[in-house]
Amino acid sequence: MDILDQDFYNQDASIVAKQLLGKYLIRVYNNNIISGRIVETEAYYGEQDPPSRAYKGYNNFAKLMWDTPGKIFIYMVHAHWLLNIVTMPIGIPSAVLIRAIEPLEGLDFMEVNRTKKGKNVSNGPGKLTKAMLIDKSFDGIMATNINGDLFIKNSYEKVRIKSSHRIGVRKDLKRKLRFFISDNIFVSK
DNA sequence: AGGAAGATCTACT
DNA sequence: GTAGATCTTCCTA
Repeated sequence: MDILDQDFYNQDASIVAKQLLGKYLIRVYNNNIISGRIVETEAYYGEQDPPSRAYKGYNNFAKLMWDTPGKIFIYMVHAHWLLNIVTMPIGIPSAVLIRAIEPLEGLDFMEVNRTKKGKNVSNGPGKLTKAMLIDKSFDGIMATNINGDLFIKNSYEKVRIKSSHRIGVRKDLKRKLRFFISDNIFVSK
């Protein structure tokens, strides 16, 4: 199983968001593998996209969104770290938010981190980061490094994709930019 | 110093 | 299922 490379992320954010569904998010922690299948994502753009961190133009907080595709971009909302992957060519701000995963390996570990069981382990953007011990220290590293502590592997699985408006945003665009695998219990809500 | 932020938890009906 | 409280950073004034 191969890794997703920089070219994969160097595409429109909504395309990457859709194609990330069914792929594997891998976290290495003290030589242990914690992994999950990505089941829900959202795409965020730049100046034209009100809920985006890049909406108000280039700023220190969101500068990674202008950076190299494939970089991990972490920020905090309401006391939760959210995991994003930068997309599109350098200079064009955009990113994909990973909103939910289905645990594959290391479920025990995740349950301990979350002090929850079942779908509540990882059915939300703040939940999966807590389950996998992902925090600001990963901000700015590449998700394409198979020797790193956090990366995304390819999969050739065909998944049934559904879309909806993004969750929790004040002003959404007309386009539907949330994507999820239909009938998966780890999709949030 | 204040407020906003793309969320989550708990405690109810 | 919904309502309201509350978790923590970073930006702007």
